[in-house]
Amino acid sequence: MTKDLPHHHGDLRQALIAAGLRLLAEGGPSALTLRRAAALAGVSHAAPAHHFDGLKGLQTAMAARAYVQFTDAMVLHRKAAGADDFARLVGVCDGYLAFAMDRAGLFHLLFVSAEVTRDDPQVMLASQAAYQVLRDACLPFSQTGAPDPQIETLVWTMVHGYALLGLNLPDSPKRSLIEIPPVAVLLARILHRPC
Amino acid sequence: MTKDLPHHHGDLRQALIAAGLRLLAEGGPSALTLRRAAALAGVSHAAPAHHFDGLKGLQTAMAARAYVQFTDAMVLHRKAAGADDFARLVGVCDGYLAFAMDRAGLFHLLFVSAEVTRDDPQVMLASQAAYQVLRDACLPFSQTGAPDPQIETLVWTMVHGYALLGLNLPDSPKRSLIEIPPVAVLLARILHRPC
DNA sequence: CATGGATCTTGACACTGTCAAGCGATCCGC
DNA sequence: GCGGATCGCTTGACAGTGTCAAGATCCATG
Repeated sequence: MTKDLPHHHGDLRQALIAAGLRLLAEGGPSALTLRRAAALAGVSHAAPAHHFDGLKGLQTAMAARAYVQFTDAMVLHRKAAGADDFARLVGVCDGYLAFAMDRAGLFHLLFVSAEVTRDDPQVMLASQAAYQVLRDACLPFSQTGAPDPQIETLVWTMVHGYALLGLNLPDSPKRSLIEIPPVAVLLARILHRPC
Repeated sequence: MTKDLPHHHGDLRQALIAAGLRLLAEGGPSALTLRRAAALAGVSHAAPAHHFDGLKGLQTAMAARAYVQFTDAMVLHRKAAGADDFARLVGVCDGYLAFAMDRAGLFHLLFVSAEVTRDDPQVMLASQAAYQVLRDACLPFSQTGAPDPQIETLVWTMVHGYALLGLNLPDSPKRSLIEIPPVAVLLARILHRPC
């Protein structure tokens, strides 16, 4: 009459994060629920409370993990872009936009959801690492050699707005309003480059 | 034994929208609830279903109304900015950012919330009117005299990203990462102006 | 072996959106 | 004038949700 499952799950915290990420990926933000995550991890509905501070805590932990995937996406696209400085920056931005499009649920978690404690130490660390990729890609375009806040902020806000307005989506409704230039063209203009 | 209130509310739809806007302004997105809006309008919890397609419908109607306030904010700041073309564009962007900061709940509704049907005819109309203010302010900077999609998209994405990253907030946590330039400086750079 | 703490379950509560059924008032055709 | 028909709203119910309290179970430590 012994249960198959031991009472201890072993690593329930990680299992819940994984379950949450899966729910988010498969069903969007509204599918992510504490009770569903618990069920998917094979545990009772109140178990998560012992590992996270409510749903907000779970999503915060998920965000910290998602940030490294976000960073990876930017690095990956940068590597595929070659050695030229401008091509590398375009690659980083492409990674930014590809992540926003392909993993919209995670992107929503990182930058949109109000259910994330953004001053969480883990989240701050992971987000700064992501931001550093973008900063590094901007550095070659500084006149002084030192990091240029203007360029960084301009590139950052532009690509972020681009993603959140959905301009990277192939079927963006904005296309009826305006011919949307690719992000590389906008970058060239920011950096005073001949296009 | 007659009730004070007539059975017909008169204009329940508008009353519910007003109640929703009030809830959103006072308690943030999580305070906006169909049942609470109904209670605030003095009707039963199921009454809204006869006027809106669920909570999503109410928020969509609220968004349509909020867009005109958004447009007003941009126009107001533009008027206060004087006659110079560049000052007018900065004014429009300041209005954009002021709205995002002062009425964060409405801004969230317009651009963030997944609970808004963005291809709703009313919403599309109102949003295009808002966008037109920004387009018009960009027009003087086109080389050709015709609207320039590059400039428009660049300004739009930049100011939008600026708002959503919270860089307009006086206590933005991003300030620990970077010295954040004011939006006017970024605009000057986009438009190839001497700052 | 006993004790205690960590881990998880069970059960309950208030709240949410949504649906079905019914009541009341207004309106339209006759 | 008047009898359905229809619209507006209420009542009641249901499945979900997050969260809390109390208890059961397992593991480590004395």
